[in-house]
Amino acid sequence: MPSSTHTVPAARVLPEPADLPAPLPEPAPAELRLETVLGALSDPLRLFIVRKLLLESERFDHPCSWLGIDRPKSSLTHHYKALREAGLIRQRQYGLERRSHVRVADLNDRFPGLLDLVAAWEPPATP
Amino acid sequence: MPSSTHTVPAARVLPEPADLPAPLPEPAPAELRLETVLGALSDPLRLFIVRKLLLESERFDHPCSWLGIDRPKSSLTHHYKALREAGLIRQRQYGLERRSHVRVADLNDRFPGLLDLVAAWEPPATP
DNA sequence: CCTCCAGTACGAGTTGAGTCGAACTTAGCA
DNA sequence: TGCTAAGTTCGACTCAACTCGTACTGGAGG
Repeated sequence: MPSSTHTVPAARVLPEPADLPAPLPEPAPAELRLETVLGALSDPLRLFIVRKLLLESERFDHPCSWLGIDRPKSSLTHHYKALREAGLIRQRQYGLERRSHVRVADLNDRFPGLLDLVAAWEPPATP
Repeated sequence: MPSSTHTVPAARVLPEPADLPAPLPEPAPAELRLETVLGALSDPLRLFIVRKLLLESERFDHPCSWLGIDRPKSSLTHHYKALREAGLIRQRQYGLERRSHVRVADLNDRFPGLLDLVAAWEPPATP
């Protein structure tokens, strides 16, 4: 069992103040499809996004601009939407900002070990 | 290892000695890229191929026709080549047949847990 | 030699995804 | 009221990938 030692923090989810904005439309945990999730992660930029959200910010939602990716906003919107529709991230609207975090609990439950692979990934260069 | 408790018909044992045909060109273990591997597995047909090779025949090579997939030969060649170039399978030429098996050791070493996800996958329908 | 067969190679058609500019929407704030 | 900024939406372009028919190669067996 290679993925028995999880380096990814399990559901260290934030103490939700319960007045959070509702998440944007996303697939339910039972609807997550492995081939869709893998396809979403096959893009290096999206893999970078998920890994950064996973490693550096499990506790907080972060706006799209937080990642510091030098791409047009419309490109980032495209990738965030792809990640959300694949079920990898959850997005909430905070005023003008749309903050995202990885659905760690759902993904660990449905695809155990997957996030460990993402966390262990080494980006080839600066995307 | 998902198929460690797997009984295999002894009649289909291949000549194991060191006079195996050389594998077709494939990436070295250190060259395996997670995003490439995930992209190769994001196609349902390829995911089906890898899973079937993994679950039903990890010890033996199998010709392309063994899977019983109802697709044109040129399509199958396309997907087998994609899997080989991504580093997921190894292919050897036996006379007219080209037999394939999953690179279990390499993949478990480089991406531990990945093949468990493949083995646990449930295909949506008949591809 | 010739035929058969597994699989490849090549090319065309089609689709889908990534990239991005430009215009738009909306919240916060002066 | 109007400005600013975060992010979306739309459309267009490019390019890669999937599909598949057809022609081809190369070994096995007559």
